[in-house]
Amino acid sequence: MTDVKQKSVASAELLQTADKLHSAAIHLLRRLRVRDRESGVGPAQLSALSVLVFGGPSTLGELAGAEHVRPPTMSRVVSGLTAAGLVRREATEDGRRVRLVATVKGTKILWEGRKRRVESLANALAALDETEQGRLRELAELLPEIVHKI
Amino acid sequence: MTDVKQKSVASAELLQTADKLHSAAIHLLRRLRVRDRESGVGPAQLSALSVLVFGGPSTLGELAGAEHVRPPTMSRVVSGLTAAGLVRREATEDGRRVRLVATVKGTKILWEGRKRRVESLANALAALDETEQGRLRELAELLPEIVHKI
DNA sequence: CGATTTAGTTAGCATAGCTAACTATATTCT
DNA sequence: AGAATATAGTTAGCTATGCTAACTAAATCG
Repeated sequence: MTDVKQKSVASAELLQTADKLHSAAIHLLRRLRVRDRESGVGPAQLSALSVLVFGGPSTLGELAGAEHVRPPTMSRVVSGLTAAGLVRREATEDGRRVRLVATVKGTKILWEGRKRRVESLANALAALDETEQGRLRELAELLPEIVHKI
Repeated sequence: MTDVKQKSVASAELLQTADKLHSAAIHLLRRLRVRDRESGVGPAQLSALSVLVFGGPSTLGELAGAEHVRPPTMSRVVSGLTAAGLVRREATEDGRRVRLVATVKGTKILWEGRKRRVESLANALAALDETEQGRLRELAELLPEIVHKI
């Protein structure tokens, strides 16, 4: 019988793993932020933009949900993106909703920024041996699922 | 002028892995930030505090280096921490340097905050099967090394 | 048709990044 | 020794991003 207890029953070992993941995530992003700045677009803007580029158009509420931020926060992030000509606001049938669409410029900027950012990480990954690289690929698959469960 | 362009030797596969890691790191932290707020101490403050608690006293410059932020940024983070009574500034032999020490209260707060934050993550991890948990533990070890190499 | 719900914005606050410019102390060099 | 330089931190001021509360406008419900 698989005992499914979800409360605070995490073992010390799991806590330690979680702690390391958390710490690594913080420092990973701090490092990559340096490269992000080169694009002149903030990290929150880039992240939101990537949702639109890879996931297609969406409303502000959906975007806020996808990015786990509140609507007012996303509203301002989008304002920055539209001011920079990276995103376009379009009317929808429902007059309350806005459809947000990445512009050509936005798509281009995102790919460039993403490339720089991710290359830094990929280069670091390249310094690892084959076994480690393989395990890391598994982690990259696993991590989004975990995040989803938090 | 400072063109620090890195060589793009990374394979497409590594780029994809890097991309996923990056995205997962962003969303991981966004989720956990919710719990961080319960402590009334910002994430940057908690992270800096944890360096002092787990790594022992250090100077402001060292702390900024450890956290990958600039001295003025860390100066303000530390101001917040001292104002909250979580960190103490001590004089050193070198009159320019300050020794930063976590107070008892700071240590206590950190452990409580860290517990909440990490438990959320650990609970998500607990939903994975044994094999995945094992792999994740290995990867949690690996990640800090990668971050160090970026 | 009025009341309520829903989507988004605006206003105002706090944290946290950064650079530039400043102070104070140490060190180095003539 | 004293001047010049280097180093450690702080202060000031900008931007970006989080949040809640309060508002507007549109859709829906009774």
